Amino acid sequence: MTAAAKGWREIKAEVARRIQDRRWPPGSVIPAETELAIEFGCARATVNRAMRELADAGILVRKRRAGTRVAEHPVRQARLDIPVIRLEVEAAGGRYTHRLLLRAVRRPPARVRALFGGSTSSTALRLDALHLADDRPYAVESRWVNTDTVPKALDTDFDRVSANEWLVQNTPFAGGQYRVSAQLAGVDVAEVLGCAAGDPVLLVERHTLDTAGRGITEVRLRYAAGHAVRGAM
Amino acid sequence: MTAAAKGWREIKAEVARRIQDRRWPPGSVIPAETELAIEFGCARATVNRAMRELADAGILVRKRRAGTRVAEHPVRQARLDIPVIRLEVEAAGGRYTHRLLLRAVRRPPARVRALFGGSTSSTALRLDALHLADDRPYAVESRWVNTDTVPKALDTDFDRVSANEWLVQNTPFAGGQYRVSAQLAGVDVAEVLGCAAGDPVLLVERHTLDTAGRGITEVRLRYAAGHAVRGAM
DNA sequence: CAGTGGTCTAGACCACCAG
DNA sequence: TGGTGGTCTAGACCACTGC
Repeated sequence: MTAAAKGWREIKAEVARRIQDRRWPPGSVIPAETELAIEFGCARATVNRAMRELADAGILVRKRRAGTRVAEHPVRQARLDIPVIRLEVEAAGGRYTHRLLLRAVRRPPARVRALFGGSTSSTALRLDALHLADDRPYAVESRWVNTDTVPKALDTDFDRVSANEWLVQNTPFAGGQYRVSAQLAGVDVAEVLGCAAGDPVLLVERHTLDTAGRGITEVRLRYAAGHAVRGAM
Repeated sequence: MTAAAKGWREIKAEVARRIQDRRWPPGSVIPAETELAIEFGCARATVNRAMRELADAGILVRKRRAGTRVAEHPVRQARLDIPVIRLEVEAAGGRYTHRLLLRAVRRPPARVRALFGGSTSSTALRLDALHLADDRPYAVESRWVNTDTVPKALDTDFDRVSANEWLVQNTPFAGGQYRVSAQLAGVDVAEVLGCAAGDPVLLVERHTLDTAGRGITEVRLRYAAGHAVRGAM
């Protein structure tokens, strides 16, 4: 009694079902693509598509020659959208504005120098900005921009376009990392954010790299209490 | 002078390059798959694979008949791994233990009832636990489990296996959402977490749904200051 | 309606690597 | 070294939807 599956979605669902009900327990090797193609009565490419999706989701582990195994510890992956702050505010029905608080060319701290690499210049562009929703503080941005990888940034008027938005549209997409943590508002941050010192603040740290692995920018965003980073799984 | 691209990775990179250098600016329609297949000298399926990847990454927007456009606002997406807490601790070189603080079958609050649906039973399983790394508090977990969708949970000994780990391995994977925010530690949380009241706490709220869209569990995890949620882009 | 992307097929070659 | 997954091909049919 072979299951009749038509598309890769159905095959994916069927395989997921067999994993979930322990017919294919964690760590076990499941049949090869050619076998499954016969069982499901479809082409191997169709099976491949389904299996690749499950592998991308962390449910399967695939290796040439060794075959496909059910992951021992299915890592649940979540997706997080990192929108331009303007769109984030407008999506919530707010009116977005921003103010450039600081623009300077300086020698960045060691942490940022390490990220940007031992580049030719030892300075970088420092930009601080306040993002507002309906004229109320929404987030404080502290940013370093690598002027070696993004020289155009030196000629850009970040009073008009926020660095956040400009960089998203003008730098080559590549890798990066981010980090979300909780902090207490210091006196300076509290003043800018319009909250009290000692209030909780959500700190989002992020850096991006170009295709060559060189740093593009490093940014710290501080959101007043109440703000949350959301994602879907 | 057509670009010679061999595999889908190269085609993806070439298309990304044309978007980045504005030859294909945001909002513009790019050539159809058949055209690109001719230009790159490959099969349409190969182009399709490359374009699908870029669309998944949010860089392209594809519609039948309407063609493929460069996204106006390239939404940067990040990937976040949500590991079992035990593995998270052990990966950091710590020794993991956990303590069940509360196990009860109760009527959950309205928020949770709405998530679990107007199920047959109006009660659910409430589990509170403390996760420790090297015998020091690591995170406090407050969880509701839907006993309609996961009846086996009632017979499970969560002293031995953490609910976190058991659910990952015993419930069908499906959708869900999460939310990360900053809070102040209340007196009760501070006591359990071993920090001071008024310290910042990272709050991770998460709920998961089964394939039918019914709630499986809702959990709130509170981490002491210093902890961060990390992800890669 | 016609052109686009979405998917499937049957076959092929290759890279990799466990046995 | 043989079997596995990774990828590509040339062709086909279909679903959707803007014109």
